[in-house]
Amino acid sequence: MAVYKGISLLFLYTKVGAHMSDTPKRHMKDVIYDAYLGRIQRGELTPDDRLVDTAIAAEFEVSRMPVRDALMRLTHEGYLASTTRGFTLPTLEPRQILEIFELRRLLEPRAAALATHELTADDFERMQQAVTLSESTLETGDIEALYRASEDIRRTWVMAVPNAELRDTIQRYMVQIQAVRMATLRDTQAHRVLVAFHRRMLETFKSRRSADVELLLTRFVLAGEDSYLRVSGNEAGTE
Amino acid sequence: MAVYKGISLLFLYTKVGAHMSDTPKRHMKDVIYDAYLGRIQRGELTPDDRLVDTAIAAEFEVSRMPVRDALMRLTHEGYLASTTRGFTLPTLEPRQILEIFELRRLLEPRAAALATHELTADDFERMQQAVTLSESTLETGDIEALYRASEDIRRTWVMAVPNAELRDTIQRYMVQIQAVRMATLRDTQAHRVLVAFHRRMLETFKSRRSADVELLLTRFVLAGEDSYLRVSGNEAGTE
DNA sequence: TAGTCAGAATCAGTATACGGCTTCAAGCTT
DNA sequence: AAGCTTGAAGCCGTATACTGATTCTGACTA
Repeated sequence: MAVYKGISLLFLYTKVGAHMSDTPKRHMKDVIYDAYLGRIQRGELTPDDRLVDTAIAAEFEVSRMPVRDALMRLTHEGYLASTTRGFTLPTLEPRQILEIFELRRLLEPRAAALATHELTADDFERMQQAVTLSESTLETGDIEALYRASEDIRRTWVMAVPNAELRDTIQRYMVQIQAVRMATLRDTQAHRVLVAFHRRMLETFKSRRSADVELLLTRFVLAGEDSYLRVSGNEAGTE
Repeated sequence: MAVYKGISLLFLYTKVGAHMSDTPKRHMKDVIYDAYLGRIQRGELTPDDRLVDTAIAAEFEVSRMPVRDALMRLTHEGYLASTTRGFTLPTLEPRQILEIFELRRLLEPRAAALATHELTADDFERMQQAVTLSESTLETGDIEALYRASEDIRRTWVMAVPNAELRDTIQRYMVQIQAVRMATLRDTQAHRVLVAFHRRMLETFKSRRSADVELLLTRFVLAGEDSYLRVSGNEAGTE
């Protein structure tokens, strides 16, 4: 296991060092950062996973230092939390989640409106597939697929936001998005509401009417907040 | 040289470990981070200052590692830019500055409205002094004082924003604020407009009418954007 | 005189080692 | 048996050393 990882790693080094002139050097700390950011954003980590630098260093066959750089960066960006016993996923307080809902309410309608005129036919194609997948989950109950579809739709329009600063700010609270999805997607009512929004978002983006997009996104964020409040309220009641 | 460095380090360790119970451990990397974040936010660095880890390590009498941690963190947060020859202040592109103006337009009116009901008598006192100072600069022409007054007023209300996530997001683009101030404050017209806004902001905050605050902050951000566009346009013309 | 190229200097990335704090577990006390 | 104490282990923060890449300097060439 360690062997082929080492081989692929060296291959990566050689490749970027020798061929790819647009990325003249990829430091290990950035490789590791990207790898774990991806794992986090794809939801491949659970809150009781403990990330320890020495273990990851062994996995990548490097020393602790680049791993520490990557983990500390993820920590400072809010993707991880540092404990005395390794790094773990942060547990967002409900208060933080609600605070971020306010941020989303302020930013996402405008951002989506700006993205409206940037979406390409490819983007619509991808969103169409995601919407189809999303709607199919109403019958299959495949929450995993719903999760992926939701993420796909979101990523598509967020990537199209032309204001880079705005886009980066929105991408910074991906952890909140995931926490909300985790909390709500298994709720039947939230599930139905989300799928309906997916369909309407595709249609509205396609219409190229940014004012409609802005309003719809406002409704979307508010609906997400409502779902979260309702579900977390229920959870608190049953616990 | 290495000897007394070791001694002072041990002394420091002992001190913080034994006495200060409210700050059970302050890691050097955090101390250095705070120190340089403060220097940056107080505008004590110029764009041609080069921050080199070994030099800062000597200043604090520690090794490169905690300095590297701090500088890399500041870099990832946008306060510094990493070059092949040390770290420097980032040079914001005009495009970035305008993009951040859009973010500010979306966030600051609402944030200030939320802060309206949180401001204390102390806060008003501090703002009053800053406004007085600001107005005095119309005669003295003391741009340095205007800078401080502007920063004081801003810090006061931003600190009062009750939504921590929103507050942190706003504080992240302090570098843009500074770049705009640098670019505009020596312009007489921008100077007058800013001072007038300072006075009106204090009055409006004191009125506790958050709707008025929200509108005023919208106007404030827009006025800042106008000033920036006008001044940078002039500069481009004279260059 | 201007351009090129080699060596030196500089600085960040990474490796390895050590120390201290926190946590955990086993043994001791009552 | 439960609580306290003590020792060990785990893991992070920091120190020091080395490496490689970039930039600078100065001499050499045309």
